[in-house]
Amino acid sequence: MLLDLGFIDLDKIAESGQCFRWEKTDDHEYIIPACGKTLKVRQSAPDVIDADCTIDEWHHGWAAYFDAYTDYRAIVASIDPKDEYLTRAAEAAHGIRILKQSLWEVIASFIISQNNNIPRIKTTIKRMCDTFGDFPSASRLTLCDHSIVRSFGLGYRDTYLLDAAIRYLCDEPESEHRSDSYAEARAYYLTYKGIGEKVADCICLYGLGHKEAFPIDVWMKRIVGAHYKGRFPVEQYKRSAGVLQQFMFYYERSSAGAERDRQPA
DNA sequence: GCGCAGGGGGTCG
DNA sequence: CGACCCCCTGCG
Repeated sequence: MLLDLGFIDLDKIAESGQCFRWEKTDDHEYIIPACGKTLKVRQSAPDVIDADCTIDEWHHGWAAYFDAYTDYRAIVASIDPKDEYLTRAAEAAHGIRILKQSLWEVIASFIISQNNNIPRIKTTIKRMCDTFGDFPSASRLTLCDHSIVRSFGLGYRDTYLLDAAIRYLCDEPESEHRSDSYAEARAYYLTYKGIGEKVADCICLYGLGHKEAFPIDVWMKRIVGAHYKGRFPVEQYKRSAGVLQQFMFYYERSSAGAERDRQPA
């Protein structure tokens, strides 16, 4: 089924560091596991994807996953034209959307991501999913033997993950926090052991869809230091700061990669 | 090819 | 502010 979203680039999303389980099957083609289902999807033209699902399946699941009801062109248009760096970043990152992944998967994935590199994050998550046949639920993890969890190679993060699973289960009736404000949700997740400000913001942004969340990692610290005198004007972009963060993160990393790969003259 | 530093989308004490 | 588990990468 062809879907013209007006703003989508699968390759860039796959490299944007917000999802760790997309499987590239061919040029511009991916198998995407989410919410217990999988979607085969291909970039068929700029801003257009070909999704292997029915219109019903799209509207009742995948549309929300791809954040299809948010106008990303409007977000780009709202960028201060005097901000040259952000303008360039948004142009380079054209097509990146903020995925709405399942809350528990986001919590677990970003706990694993701390002080870690993306290749290892992906392999450890894959080991987990291969063991259980899918991304393990919180209860599944709490019920299995600790040695199983050890075998995923998470290092010291495994106790954080198990603690989070227990907290998530105990608080489950409230833990969706769908109605909470960004500030409330952030404060709640900060009470988890192993979740600091950066991961809490990732959970708010990727798991709960709070677009004002602005996760600051080492890359963003560099960017904000170099281009914003150490402080990004989040208040100016209440409805989109997290999206812009994603644009800048992608832009900085891809240009750094291009720099590295450049052949010496 | 293989061993060996170095460092990684941070967080805790 | 230093330590942190362990894998991945790059270099010898």
